[in-house]
Amino acid sequence: MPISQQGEMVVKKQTKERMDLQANVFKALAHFSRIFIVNELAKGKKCVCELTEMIGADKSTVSKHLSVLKQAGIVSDTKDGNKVFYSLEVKCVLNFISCIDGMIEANIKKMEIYIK
Amino acid sequence: MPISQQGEMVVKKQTKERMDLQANVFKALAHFSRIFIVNELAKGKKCVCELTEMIGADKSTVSKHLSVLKQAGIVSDTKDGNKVFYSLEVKCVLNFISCIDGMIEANIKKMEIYIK
DNA sequence: TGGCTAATTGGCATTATAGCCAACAAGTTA
DNA sequence: TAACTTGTTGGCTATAATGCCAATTAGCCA
Repeated sequence: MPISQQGEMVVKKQTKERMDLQANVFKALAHFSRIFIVNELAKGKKCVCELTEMIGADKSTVSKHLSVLKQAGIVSDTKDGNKVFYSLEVKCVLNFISCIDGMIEANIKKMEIYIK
Repeated sequence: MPISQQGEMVVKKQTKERMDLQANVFKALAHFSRIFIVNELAKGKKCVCELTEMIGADKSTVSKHLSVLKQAGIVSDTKDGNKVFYSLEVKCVLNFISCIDGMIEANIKKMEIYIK
């Protein structure tokens, strides 16, 4: 995409395509509701109705969030009766969340010191 | 935790605020250029001009990408002469990228089988 | 069958993001 | 000093994401 008139991009096309796919995974997780869903599914599979009640948004909204996560390959779904259950597929998301949570915690402490 | 009449969220305010901060970190990484930058900074600190040449976008664009990463706490910057050097602060990003890259690889292989 | 629950999809308005250029600030060099 | 390099910020347009409602599909049960 970023090919300017002056200087053409030095990044290989293959590299860019792969990083675009990686960016899509980050994008899929870049929302409160979807991080919440990942945390809930880490405890076990849940249907859309359960997640909808917890999040408190319209069920169409939650369904779309789940669709984003599924598209990215982070969750999978199975039908059971008239319910659809979602499961967490990529567990390493949890490791990363706990890592950045540690960073956030450290930054908050740093802020507190700065205020004092 | 009970649900209120107009479908108010059942998630604790504290939980939501923390997950919003986590989402901001994901959002900061949800772009090709910023993932590229993280990969480059993993090799060592680089100035804006170097990254700009590699990416091939306007320097203002790259500067803004770096600003997003800095705001999220993923990189830091130091001035040296009239150059500004950026460094990677949160190394666990690299672990997560390699994890999702494995997932992408697996999905590509799955696709190939599906086509056959 | 009809009525109910569960979930998805389309449409639409609102908001956020991306990237360019222009302007500016700060450091360097002649 | 002026000219140049480096980087940031503001303004602008184009594109993407969000979340609601409405309509639809699918399964369940009386």
